[in-house]
Amino acid sequence: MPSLPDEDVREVSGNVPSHKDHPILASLNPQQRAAVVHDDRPLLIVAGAGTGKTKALAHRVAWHIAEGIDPARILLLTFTRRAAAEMLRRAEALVRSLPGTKIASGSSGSLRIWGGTFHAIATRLLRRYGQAIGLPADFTIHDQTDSQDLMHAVRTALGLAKTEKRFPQKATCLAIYSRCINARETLDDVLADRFPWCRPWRLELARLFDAYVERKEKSGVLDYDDLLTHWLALLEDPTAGPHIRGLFDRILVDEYQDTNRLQAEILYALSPEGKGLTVVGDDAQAIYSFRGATVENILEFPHHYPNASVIALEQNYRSTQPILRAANAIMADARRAYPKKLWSGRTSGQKPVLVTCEDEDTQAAHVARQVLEHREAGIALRQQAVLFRASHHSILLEAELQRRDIPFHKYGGLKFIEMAHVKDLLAFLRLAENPRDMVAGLRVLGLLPGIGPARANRLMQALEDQGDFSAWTAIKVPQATAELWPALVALLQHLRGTSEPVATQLDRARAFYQPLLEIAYDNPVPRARDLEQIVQVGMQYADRRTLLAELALDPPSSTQDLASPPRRDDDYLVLSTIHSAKGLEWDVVYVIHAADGDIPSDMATGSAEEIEEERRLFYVALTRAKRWLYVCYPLRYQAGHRSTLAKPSRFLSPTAVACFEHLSAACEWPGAAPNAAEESQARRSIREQTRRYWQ
DNA sequence: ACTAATGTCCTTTTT
DNA sequence: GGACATTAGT
Repeated sequence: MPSLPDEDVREVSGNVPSHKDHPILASLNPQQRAAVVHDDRPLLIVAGAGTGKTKALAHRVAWHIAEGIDPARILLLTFTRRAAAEMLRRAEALVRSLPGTKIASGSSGSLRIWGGTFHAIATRLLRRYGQAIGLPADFTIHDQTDSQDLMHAVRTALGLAKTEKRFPQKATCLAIYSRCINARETLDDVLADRFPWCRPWRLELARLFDAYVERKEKSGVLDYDDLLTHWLALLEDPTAGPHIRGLFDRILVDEYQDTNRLQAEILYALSPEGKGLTVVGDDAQAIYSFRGATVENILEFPHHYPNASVIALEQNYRSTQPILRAANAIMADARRAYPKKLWSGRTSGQKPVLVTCEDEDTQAAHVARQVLEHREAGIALRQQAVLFRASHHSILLEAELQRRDIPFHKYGGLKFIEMAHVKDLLAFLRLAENPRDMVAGLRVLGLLPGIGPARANRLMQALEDQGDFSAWTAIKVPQATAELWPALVALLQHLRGTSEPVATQLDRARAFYQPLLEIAYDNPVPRARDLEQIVQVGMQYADRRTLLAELALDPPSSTQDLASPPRRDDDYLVLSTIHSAKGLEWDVVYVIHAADGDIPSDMATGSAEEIEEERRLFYVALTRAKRWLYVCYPLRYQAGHRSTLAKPSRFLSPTAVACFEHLSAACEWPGAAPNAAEESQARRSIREQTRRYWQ
């Protein structure tokens, strides 16, 4: 008797009665349907780019609820909060559309699903159950910059800052530390594989990390890595562990290819048998190994859970076939663990265009012009996106867009929240929230004239010994500090005890900080405006603790999200790093700076693995496009008064290039655009005339 | 002890 | 070209 593929058997004879006509399943293809109705055994969905992965996941959530699972017992782990919100929105719409379904909903009307990033969920759980493993209730969270600052403080305290040969920088130290934690690798392995130049410092680094961990504990702070390790510790705790495991009937994980070892261990601990566990991912889109992520998690899933099923989604609903062909050509040389043959039903469509630009200015001008052309043709700005490898790649384009009055939002790169003056303001609140938070304290104290690192450290020690800000009322401070000192102590004492709205608290801190800002920076006006924005942002949060945690875990990703009032109907062009474009799609996509050295980045060509990740990054960029795709690179780069020649990305192999139409963009010229032949003729005649002088 | 100034390294992606 | 570390000066 011929055997049928597992999925088919299960669909017919599974524990769910015939549901071909079920409204949740109506719009799904057979593979998606199999994934949605799969029972509570572990499931891996291998979903290629644009194959309706979000749709499948949202439908599966809705399906669970229709099955009678309590939404509050569903855990949905995503890569960004934005992704979680989108997924929940879709699931909720589906559930509401079901006749006779009433949703157990909170006052906000939304499903009470546990949705968010690993880090956000960890925070929620640790706030609620952290005391089981001895975590203080008022812990504060360090973002990457804070963690680096603390690493720096500890490094200085240990005397490692002034060694004969130069000790690794704070950022490097943190990167090594974080790699050990997230990838679960020993210091020796990490040093050997990724930081060979730091190997002579192995012993000092070990000492530094010990002190760093101890300092974090004393300060009552958690860094990003701690959120994960403490979640895992909670699960391994004999009393808390079973309780946490008992909270969830279904666990769904998006973007599984970009999770790291530590996150996989959390899942193992959360669901040892894989009961109710669904993970979705695409090994061809793994682009976060620099953060410790590994595709091994996907590859090992079926081995770790022997009764796991694997379902592949291969029909692409996003892109036209010509775009898909180009993207597939880029990936043709890559090793693929789960071979997928993506195909599209949309066979017609314009060939993607490879645009060779004279220089960077030409590239910016060309993209701006093309964007307007598409808008004229009826494609809104919001349906168009410009993607690039590094944040600074868009600077020239931003200027050009500003000049032409084209509105845009930029995602990725330096965040609003990372700017020095914003961090300053928030440090006041964080210190009030947790007086032991040394990084926040040193930051606040350092703002005052007359206080440098040495005195700030002593003041923090005094504060730690006494436990509250009254430790600072009697202390003697330098002449230069004396004037402001009482006001600072009063401010902190007030903030510490108050329960007034967090926006009011921010405003008090701002009032104190304003004069200091004017002294410290030569452009205080725009910075002061930023601070007012932060006060506005504060209105959206229930309390100080929530504000601080949310801003540390999921800061507003677009500067413009904050800078302009939320007018939903605004039309704007999207500018984004490729990393931040993950999971999104647009009608028109422009990939700029597709020159070798930018894609792949020169910073990431050290090993074959790194280069492969850059290839996948390029693939992710191309597969964001639905209907039009432009890949641009400048021929000349201006470096000082010298210009260097660039080559197109090495990923644009002859086979790949054949999938593109070709276009040369020259300097923009009023009137007729000069074509290549005309121009070379003009230059030939100049050359001939010049030569007469010496012939 | 703190601030200002000069010299040297690194230059990416993000929870 | 900007961050960072060390050095000299107040």
